[in-house]
Amino acid sequence: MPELPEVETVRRGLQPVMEGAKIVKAEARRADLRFPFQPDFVARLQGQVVTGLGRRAKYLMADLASGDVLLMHLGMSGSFRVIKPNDEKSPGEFHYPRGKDSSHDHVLFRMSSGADIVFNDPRRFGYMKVIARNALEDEPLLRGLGPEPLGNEFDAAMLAQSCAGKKTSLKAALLDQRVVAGLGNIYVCEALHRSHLSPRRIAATLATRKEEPTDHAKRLVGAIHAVLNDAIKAGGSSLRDHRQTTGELGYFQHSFKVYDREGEPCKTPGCGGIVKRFTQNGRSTFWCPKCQK
DNA sequence: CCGCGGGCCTGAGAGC
DNA sequence: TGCTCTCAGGCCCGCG
Repeated sequence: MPELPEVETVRRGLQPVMEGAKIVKAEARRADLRFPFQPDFVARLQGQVVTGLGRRAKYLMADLASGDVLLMHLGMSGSFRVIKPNDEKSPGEFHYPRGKDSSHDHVLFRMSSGADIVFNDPRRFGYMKVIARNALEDEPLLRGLGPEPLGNEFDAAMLAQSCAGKKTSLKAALLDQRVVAGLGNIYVCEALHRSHLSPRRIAATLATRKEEPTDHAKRLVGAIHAVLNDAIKAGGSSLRDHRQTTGELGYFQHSFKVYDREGEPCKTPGCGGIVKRFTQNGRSTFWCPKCQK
């Protein structure tokens, strides 16, 4: 599922039941997700109070009173479900109401707030890892991540600078988490469309010879801000796996202008073009050749 | 160093 | 109905 808006939606759903609550019981129901769980994974979580729940790029980060941080990534198909205190369950074991794909419920947390939190991930590209907060900057998973696209330091000058000298396509550059951290295939397609820039454009063309931000870079940054904020407001995009923590679908997929709309009319007012699809770096790109140059 | 393609997994949908 | 094939929101790794 998860690009930045989906992960942020999940964070906002988990925050009320995690922050300030203790992880009374934790359970990993298999030996691995994308990677094997650490041998002390459960031990470092149980009994810990979650002092804060943050997000960095597509990672959720739960701060623990012990000084550890629980890093969580949803991969392609991960989702969290919150089961409220009054739902059916017993104190000792996880007897929560099972969904039909409960065989993919891999990690369970029982919180002192009374809620159970269930992590489900059919494809198991997701992962969790506990690390010491004072070792965050050495963490390989986080090292090299570029700026937060909704953060203050991400602006046209910085984007143009990061793209300077890049011979790859603008599409590939925006998917590179070292350039900007949190975009994925959907929101890159949508941001390029909103800024009327072709996904085939060479990334370096965003930078001028003077290395100053061009109008193109400004347009692109504005489009990235807008599409991410709109998608967060909509609870993310649900194509197949993404759910809000309540189980509700996100609904930003209804606002896609190009993604998954091959052969349909471009939604840019007055454009009249047809959305096309082609493959770049092994992934589908959706765009309108008429209004994206 | 850079850019690209393969691979990791399972499930949904299309086509036969 | 059921089989086979393709494709999917991410990211790491190895190759040239």
